[in-house]
Amino acid sequence: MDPEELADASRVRARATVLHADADSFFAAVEQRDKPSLRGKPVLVGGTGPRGVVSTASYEARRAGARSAMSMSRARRLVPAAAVLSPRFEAYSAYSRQIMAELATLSELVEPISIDEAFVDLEAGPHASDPAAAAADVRGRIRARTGLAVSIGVGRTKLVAKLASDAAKPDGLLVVEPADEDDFLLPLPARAVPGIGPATQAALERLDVRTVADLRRQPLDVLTMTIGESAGTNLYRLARGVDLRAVGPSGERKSVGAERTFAEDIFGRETIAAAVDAVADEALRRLTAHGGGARTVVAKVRFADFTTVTRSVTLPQPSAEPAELRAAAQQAALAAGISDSVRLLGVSFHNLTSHAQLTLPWDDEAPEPQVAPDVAAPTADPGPARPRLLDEQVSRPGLDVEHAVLGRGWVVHVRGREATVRFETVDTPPARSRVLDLDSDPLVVVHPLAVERLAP
DNA sequence: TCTGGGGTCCTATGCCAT
DNA sequence: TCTGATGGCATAGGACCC
Repeated sequence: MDPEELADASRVRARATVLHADADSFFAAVEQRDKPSLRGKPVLVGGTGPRGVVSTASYEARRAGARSAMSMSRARRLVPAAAVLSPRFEAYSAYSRQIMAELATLSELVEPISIDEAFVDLEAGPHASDPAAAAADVRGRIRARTGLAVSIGVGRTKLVAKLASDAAKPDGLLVVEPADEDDFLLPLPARAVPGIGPATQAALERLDVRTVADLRRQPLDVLTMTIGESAGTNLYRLARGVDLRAVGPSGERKSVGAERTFAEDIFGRETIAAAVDAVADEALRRLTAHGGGARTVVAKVRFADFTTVTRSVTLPQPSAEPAELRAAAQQAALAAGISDSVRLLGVSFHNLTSHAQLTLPWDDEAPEPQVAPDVAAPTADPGPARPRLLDEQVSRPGLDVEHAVLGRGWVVHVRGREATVRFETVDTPPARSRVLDLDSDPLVVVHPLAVERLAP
């Protein structure tokens, strides 16, 4: 395909009917919603250990310079007054389901991109003629139902919709009509285009490309030679507003895994082997939850100097046998060379297969499918989950707890047998923190209120 | 002052079969 | 039979996204 063709496949959609919705500083906003004393205050959500990084900073924390992906230690120094919380994914999922449910009222075609983001194709619903009204309406409904601000962008393509919702933040709505597309796109920094990260940005700067307008001036062959065939043709088209990607349901999962960065580097064959088992077990738990098996097992090892190697083991046939997969993980980790100090260990499963595909196709003996050759049966019914008591081990800042008399609240911190807690929830006024002795005032760890309250 | 954890996709390379 | 082109698969690494 020559450059002209590449740039011209465009005019498929004439109207701005692709909507992109994105919740504002989602994790931090949920925390401020559920913890009234944090509203209007700087909040940092992320890893709270010595090597943690910030997942989300509230707007108050951003004003002081905190950013996503920044080390938590640096963010704390920049915003000493910030509340630092461990993520509560259960609660975020519950809110996310509510947001997605509201978006689903706009159209059958909703494509969730992540926990807090989705595309909606308004052409597939009743709102194609007035996207602005539909967007304003759904923003209001999400706000009323969840208390959260969602920014929305609407455009003719996914690219424009996404960039428009970025421009609309925080708590805004921007519709970019086809006629205004170039005025909107051309002045944007190239880095704003999804797919241009730090490495590509640096490569483009060597070509003196800083804005989308600069990008558009680059010939196709220069782009493909600089950043590769695929990324080059992609950017060549995106810079011209050509984006043929349809809104559609997201595909099947391709891999599952788990990884862990240790608070301090670990070393020694036995210690590391035990750690590989622990990480593999977590990955296996997720594989089991996903259902089915895997054929390839990848071990990832990051050493003290941050160099990272991966090694994989591919089995002759897909397997869902925990023992077999765990052994493959050990074998792969060994191949990665686990003698030095190790900072991170990861185990992931690839070449995933559904349960049905697991029964060997060439096994024409066709024996007893009986009950089901089940995956690591999580030992029948665990029964009514027995209450977990709060102690220093299970404690994480932000965790939901309940006291027999004082009711629901969240953990600020626990030291020894002394817990600092705020007894407040979405629908109480802000509460002062109280210090309890866990021996005389035991606290039970509970699910986030949103999970019970907002559950489908 | 360092650099998380869940993923996806792309590319280069080596090997093997046709 | 040797050689080379071609294509597919497995592997490792890297860029990117939220």
